[in-house]
Amino acid sequence: MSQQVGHLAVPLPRDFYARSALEVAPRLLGKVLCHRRRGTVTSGRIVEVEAYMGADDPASHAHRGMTPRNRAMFGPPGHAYVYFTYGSHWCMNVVTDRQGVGSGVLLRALEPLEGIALMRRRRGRVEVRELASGPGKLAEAMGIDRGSYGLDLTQEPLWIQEDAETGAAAAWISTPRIGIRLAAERPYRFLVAGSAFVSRGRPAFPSRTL
DNA sequence: GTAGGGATACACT
DNA sequence: GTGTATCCCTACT
Repeated sequence: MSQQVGHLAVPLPRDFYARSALEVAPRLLGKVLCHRRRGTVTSGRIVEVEAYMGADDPASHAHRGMTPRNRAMFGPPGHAYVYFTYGSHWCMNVVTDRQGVGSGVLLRALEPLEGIALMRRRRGRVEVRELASGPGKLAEAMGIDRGSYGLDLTQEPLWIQEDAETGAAAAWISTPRIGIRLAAERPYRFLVAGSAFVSRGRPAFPSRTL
């Protein structure tokens, strides 16, 4: 509860994001997403992500080229692409690769670390495990919405940093992406093996998932 | 399993 | 301009 992890902002450098979404995605696992709003920091360990490629990925918003909505995806790496969907939910992506490619990584689930009381206020009275166990829940718990569109993740108020505690890279597994029809067979979803905080309820283990 | 919600993109006048 | 199919979801039954 009294952790100080997110208060000392040491954001990952832009280089981290300036490569393929398939390289960035697994490397985001175990990193910590932080958001400071009105002086209060909420943060959580990233435990589930999905890679979305550019023009050659039919499931990506970037597939049919740049539009007013997906503009940020085609901008420089290390920025936030936030979109609204299903009439009620915000989802956050991290822009990857070179400017103009239009690829990114969807943040799908966090293990809450700091600001859990605030996350609860935003989400309603739910189990910690369910505060951010899905892309819409994650955005709601972290206070991410249209105001976060295009923010530079290498600085406050929204950034990603190393986990001061675990440090080491997390063991991960990959599975097909969720909630898409096209290119559904591609194993572009990455999870921290055995994490209880991923979406779809159950912890996933390599033996049962692959 | 499915209701709900609203923005978006694209086909058409 | 209008019509409508779709959507990287969640919460509920």
